[in-house]
Amino acid sequence: MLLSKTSEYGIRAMLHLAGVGGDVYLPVKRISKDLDISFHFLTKIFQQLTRAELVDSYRGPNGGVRLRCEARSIAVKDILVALEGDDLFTKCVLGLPECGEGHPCPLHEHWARSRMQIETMFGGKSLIDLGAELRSGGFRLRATGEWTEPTK
Amino acid sequence: MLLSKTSEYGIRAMLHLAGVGGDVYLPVKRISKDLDISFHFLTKIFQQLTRAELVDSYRGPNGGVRLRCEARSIAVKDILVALEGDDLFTKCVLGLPECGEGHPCPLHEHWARSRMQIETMFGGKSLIDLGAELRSGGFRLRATGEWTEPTK
DNA sequence: CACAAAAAAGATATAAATGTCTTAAAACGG
DNA sequence: CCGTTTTAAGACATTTATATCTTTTTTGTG
Repeated sequence: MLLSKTSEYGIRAMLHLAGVGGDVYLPVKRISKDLDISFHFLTKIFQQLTRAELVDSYRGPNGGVRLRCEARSIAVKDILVALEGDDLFTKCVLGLPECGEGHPCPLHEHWARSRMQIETMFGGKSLIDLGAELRSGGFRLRATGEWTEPTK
Repeated sequence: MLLSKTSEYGIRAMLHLAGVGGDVYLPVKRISKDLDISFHFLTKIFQQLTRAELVDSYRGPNGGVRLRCEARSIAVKDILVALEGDDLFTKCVLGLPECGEGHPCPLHEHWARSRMQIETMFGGKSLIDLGAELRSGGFRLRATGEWTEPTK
């Protein structure tokens, strides 16, 4: 599989936040229900995203998480890097430590191109853009069942 | 990480076989030493590749594994599919089960392009071609240390 | 202040990937 | 037939990823 569950969940949750928009704090509980993701697991993921300063969190009633102002223009790539590091965008596809121009693996050149394309694809659109597309409809962030508009 | 250790090792080992070329059986022990990969783990991987009919195996003295004649023109993609299935080339990048034209995730369209590019990159070159490039020098399949030409 | 809501943090459980070890079966060479 | 080489197969150990549960801390409200 390309991405870990952590990344899949993290990206879906962040896109969900971007889709909801606004400055309101959304409880993780709510997000976990909206997207059908394990609440406790999602909590851990948001703790990472909070430490990475991609989201603000607030405790207590009316608390929750929201996209950090300074991070509204981030891309999916930034979520990935926060959750898993940048291995996908830097490392040799065959796992060879010093793979590079000097000692390339047989796939080095080919993979370099693919990698760049992947980086562009994950880095090309901002969460704002993706959130807007999400609101415009036709897109989906959960497995099955109909969409329930968050109440707050 | 993009690929599992199983895939990394499997691809490296298969490229090694392609680089050696010929009809000779190469013992897994030898390959594991050449590439610095755990012997027992590599054995398991070759058992999968044998069952997938990508390699022939032969027991006893002068035994080992070799590329199957019919599979000389396969690509790295075929190794990947044999070892991990085709999820990487078919599944939604966010893990959504019914992601498609009808109910696309926000990344569906973008990922479809990347995925195709990745498929082309893993499917573009045959093991024969890659083996020839390997023999022509300048390429590397192990982490460090100098290359030791297999004696048989 | 007491209570409830919510994130943070820690502990634990389960499953999957990775790695190692042992035994069995096949093939060959004396 | 016996010993060696090798793959095949199975058992086991370790680590990492995934998932769940409990406790603590913060915050708002009555």
